[in-house]
Amino acid sequence: MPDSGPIDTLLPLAPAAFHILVALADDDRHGYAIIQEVAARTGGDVTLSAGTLYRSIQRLLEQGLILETRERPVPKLDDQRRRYYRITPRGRAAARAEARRLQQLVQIARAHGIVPARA
Amino acid sequence: MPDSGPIDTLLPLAPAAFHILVALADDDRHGYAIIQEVAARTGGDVTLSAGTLYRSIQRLLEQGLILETRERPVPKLDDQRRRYYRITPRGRAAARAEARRLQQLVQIARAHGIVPARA
DNA sequence: GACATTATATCCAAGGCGGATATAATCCCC
DNA sequence: GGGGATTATATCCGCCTTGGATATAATGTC
Repeated sequence: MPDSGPIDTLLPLAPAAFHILVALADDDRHGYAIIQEVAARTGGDVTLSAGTLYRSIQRLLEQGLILETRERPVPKLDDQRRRYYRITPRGRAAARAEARRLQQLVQIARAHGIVPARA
Repeated sequence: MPDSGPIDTLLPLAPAAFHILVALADDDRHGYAIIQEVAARTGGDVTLSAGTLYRSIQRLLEQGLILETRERPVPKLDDQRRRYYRITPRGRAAARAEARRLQQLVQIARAHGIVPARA
C-alpha cells in the first residue's frame, strides 16, 4: 500500500501518526521539532518518544501522507542534520478523516450520557 | 494497579476498552451483546473480535472499571452461558476522561485547520 | 435429533509504543 | 578554541493491544 487507495483503509490512524500530521498542518518541520510542537500543543500530555517518531515518519512516507523536502525554511542558519517533512494532500485527507472518526466516538459517548455536555 | 489511583494513569484508554465502557453505560450487558451493541452503534465500523473482547473484559475487571453481576435482566428466559457486566463509577469516570481526551484531540486538529468546522 | 447460531475462552502473529542505546552535528561559554 | 550540554536522527528491545483462528459448549430451530 504505497500511496494510493481509499483513505478509509488507513483508519484508524495510529495516535502518533495523527499527531505528526497535525503538527505538519501549518508548516514544514523536522523530526525533533515535531516532538516539541506536539508536546507544546498538548500541554505536555503527549510526548512522542524518538523511537516512535522516526518509525512513524517512515510509515507516513511509505503511505504517501508526508514527503521530505530539500527546502530550508531559513537557508542561511541551517543544521545539516535536520530532515524536513511536509504534509501531502492525501495526508491532510487522512488526518481529516481521523478527526471525524474521533469526533464520532465523542458523539457516541455523549449519546450514552458519558459526557456531561459539549466541550 | 488493581482498582484505585488517579484516573489519569489509565489514559489513554485502549480503544476496545472505551467502546466496552460506552456500551455498558446504559444497561448491563453480556460479552456477546457488547460486540453487537458496538457494531450497531458505530454502523458496523467497529467490530470487536472475540479475542479482543474477552481479554479487554478481563483487564477492565482487574482495573475495577466494570464488575460482573449475578443479576439477570430477564430471569425467566435465561442463558446460563452468559456473563453480565456492569460499569462502575470508576469506569464511568475513566470513559468520561477518555472522551474528554479525544475531544481535545479534535480541538487541536481544528485549531490547525484540519477539520473544516465543527461537526 | 441434526444443524446453525449464540456465547465464552485461549492461542498466535503482527503492529505500535516507550525507553534505552548509539552516533554525530551544533551550540555555548569560559 | 576546546569541552560539555543540547540538538537531531536512527535502531533495538520488550510490552501491550489487536484481529483472526481455533476450541468448546449451550441454546434455538425445524
